[in-house]
Amino acid sequence: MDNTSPAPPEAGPRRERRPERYDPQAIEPRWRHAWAEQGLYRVDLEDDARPKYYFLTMYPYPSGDLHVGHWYAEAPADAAARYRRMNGYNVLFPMGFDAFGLPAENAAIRAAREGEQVHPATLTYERIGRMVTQFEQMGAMFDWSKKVVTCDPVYYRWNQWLFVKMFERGLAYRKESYVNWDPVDQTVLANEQVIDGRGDRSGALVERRLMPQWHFKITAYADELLDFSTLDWPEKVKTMQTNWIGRSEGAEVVFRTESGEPITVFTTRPDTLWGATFVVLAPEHPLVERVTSASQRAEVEAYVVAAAAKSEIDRQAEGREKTGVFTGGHAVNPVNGERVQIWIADYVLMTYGTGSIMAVPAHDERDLQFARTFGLPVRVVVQPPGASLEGDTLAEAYTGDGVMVNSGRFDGTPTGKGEEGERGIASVIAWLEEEGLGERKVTYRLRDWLISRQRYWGTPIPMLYCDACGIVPVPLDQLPVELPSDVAFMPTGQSPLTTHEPFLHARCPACGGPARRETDTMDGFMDSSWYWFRYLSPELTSAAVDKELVGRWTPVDMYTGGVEHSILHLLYARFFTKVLRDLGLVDHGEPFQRLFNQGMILGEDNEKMSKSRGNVVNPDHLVSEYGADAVRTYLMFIGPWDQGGPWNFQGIEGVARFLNRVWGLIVDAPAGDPAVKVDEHVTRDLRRAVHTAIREISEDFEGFRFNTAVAELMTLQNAMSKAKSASLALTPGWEEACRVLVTLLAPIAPHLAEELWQRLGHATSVHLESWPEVDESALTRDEVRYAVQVNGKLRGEVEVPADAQEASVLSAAKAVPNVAKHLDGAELVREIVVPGKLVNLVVKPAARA
RNA sequence: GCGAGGAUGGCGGAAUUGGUAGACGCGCCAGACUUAGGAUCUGGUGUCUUUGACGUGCGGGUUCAAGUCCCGCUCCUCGCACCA
Repeated sequence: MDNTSPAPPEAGPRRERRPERYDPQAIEPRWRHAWAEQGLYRVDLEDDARPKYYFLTMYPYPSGDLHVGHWYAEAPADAAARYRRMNGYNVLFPMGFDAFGLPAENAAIRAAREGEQVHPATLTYERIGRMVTQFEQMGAMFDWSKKVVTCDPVYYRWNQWLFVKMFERGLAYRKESYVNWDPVDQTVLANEQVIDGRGDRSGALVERRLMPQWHFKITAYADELLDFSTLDWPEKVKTMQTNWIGRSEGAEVVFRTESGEPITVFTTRPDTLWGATFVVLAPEHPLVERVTSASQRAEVEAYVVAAAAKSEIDRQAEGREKTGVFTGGHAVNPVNGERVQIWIADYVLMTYGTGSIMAVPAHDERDLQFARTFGLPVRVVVQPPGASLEGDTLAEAYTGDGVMVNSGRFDGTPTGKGEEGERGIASVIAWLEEEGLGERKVTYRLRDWLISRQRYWGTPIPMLYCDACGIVPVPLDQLPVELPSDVAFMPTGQSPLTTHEPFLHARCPACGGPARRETDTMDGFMDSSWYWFRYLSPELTSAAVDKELVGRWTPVDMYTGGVEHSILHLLYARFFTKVLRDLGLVDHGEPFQRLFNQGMILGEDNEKMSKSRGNVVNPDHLVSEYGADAVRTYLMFIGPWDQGGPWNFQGIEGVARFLNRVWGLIVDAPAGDPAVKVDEHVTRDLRRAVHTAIREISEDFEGFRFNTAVAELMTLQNAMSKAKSASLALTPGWEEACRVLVTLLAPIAPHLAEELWQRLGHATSVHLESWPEVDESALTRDEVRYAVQVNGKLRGEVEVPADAQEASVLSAAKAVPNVAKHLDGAELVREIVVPGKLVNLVVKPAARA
């Protein structure tokens, strides 16, 4: 397990001569080995004598090497988990690997180009092996017996099982969606492979292509996903998810073409219907074909083709210049019978609402820009209080509150954001419903989750296509559909599954006839949407989750990870938990009680670490130079955990020195004469320092403030080093101080703490100890120091008995020479005493003679 | 443009409810021990014109007292950004 040159346990005869040095390279591997042998971190999931605590960190993608970022994510989390454990909880702190994904497949393709055969599975397992070794060096309390690896059929089989269950419930369905198509490599690209509209490998302009693909109906849970009321999550994440879901209330209203075909539009402002002076369809809208007049056809078709070639990202990249084409067709505004033009424009998105809008240029900025660009009419239908806007002269759209005008029976109705305004809008909707012109409608920005990936290295979608029976799921007892391994990776990047004949051909379970297998695989987010349930029973083959254990251990108490997963991963995880609940597998709908986002460690150049920038910091050399404990402690010390920041290794020296001093404090013989009587003040000061440290560090751990926890530990070490003497070392107070120091250090620097604990004469592990408790009586003082201010400026300090009355504090304060000087000849107008803290004497300056 | 967070010594960062700004550490300076020191230990270290004054991005305000509260700005980071 340890490949860090395990030095033999020091049995040196030289010990007497020279104080023994702190040698992490000797200590750390030895203890890791011992812990593994004792099974110290093996969690008994059945143990219900203690309350459970499920501490989860986001599992990594097996990139092959642990870098500082992994340490930064895991080391403080480990310390927090260890703290919980010492506080009496049965803590599960598991680790696994998000093992499917593009990089491994791309590596295989790259190798294929060079005529080599590298299988993603081989590569992935090799990398996992390496990372497990590196993780072990961290000295974290991961229980590796619970490890989950998502590319293992024992795991992804249940992805397939869940997929089929969701298909049965109508939550998985197939429909046409756009993909990024690379015309050179003849392959589909993930969004992150498209850079500035071009394929990252071929450099070809990426096209949008419609393909039938599998989707999960996350929108069915949209409203429930907006409810965060039971969660202790950062506001930021909740806001981001809320915006992502993007709930809008409004109405659908039916316009009609001149031939009577309905054009349904969604609007959040049905009160402005009377101001709708034209209608705009998305270029992909099915009605475009039919409303276009002969004379406009050529222009319309050219626009549609141009729009189709552009991705949504491209459309936006071109700025907000409005483009569009008149179709030649007209529609009738249902509320006033007015004949309006029908345009197409790419600022209207087919994927939102109904793919068509009514344009109200007077009250919508985008519509106004469009109207001005193409000379379309602008009519004001909401007048702000005390103003009268004119459509022709309007400089910007008016979106505020006001009173409806030019709106027939609704003239004079107040409208807008306020309570009264909303009543006005509601009355318009009610009228639309009565007249059969429209209805109330809620629309979401959130779209269904496109789960199909035209890729190899993922979970095969367990579906069959039968000529006779159509789409048929693979029967549950035939799962898993295993990914064939005897495949050749083509330099084009195409998934080998599409040409793997034995995989392709199957029997239809319904009619027994020939059927073709689905060759798409699942999005990697599928794996991470429920993996934490699986840590409880990673090898279970009879079910996706162990219901009994899941009932006992989930939801997760604490989840930590980077903000970059605030939206997709966490939203999908919440969605899946609700689906699992509805399938009767779990009894709760929210997966993670508390969420904490640690910051990101940047490179020394203050940029995000990446291989391409060449600024990735590998901590291995620091570990071999200073030890894992020093690296852990340093990462916790550099600043607030949620802040991250640029990496700078300079300061690790200070932390290493600190650990060295702690070592010396416990190990080195004290100086001085043991017969000298210990001053009572020394003992009391020592106890105060010890118990102050317990109090502060406990609070810091609760709030994940590891930086101040380490600082407090340093303060305690300083106090102890100053006080240390041969005679003090014989007292129970010193014994307590050493015991507490080592226990408080245990979650942060587990190896060193363990070594020192043994040297203090304990036979069992420090990691089985309870967290120390504060003795309030040790915190009291006889004397209190007051700051003394005159007119708010510090002029001196004074020590008074802790129980001194205000009057005696004041007189002592006034007696301080420098204070007296500033009071001299001035008129004292006010005296303020903050108990235990400060005195402020307010004077009027002496009238100068 | 909208939303959120932030700005404190040469550097990373500390500062309950407003109550001694700069904890802890890095770096730096001086000293001790040393053949040596990039080891270790001790002391010092916000700035300046140093009996004092000034200092928490800038300008105002409230208060006996403001890093902290209020008003108005600047800059930085992050998220969203034609979502009807």
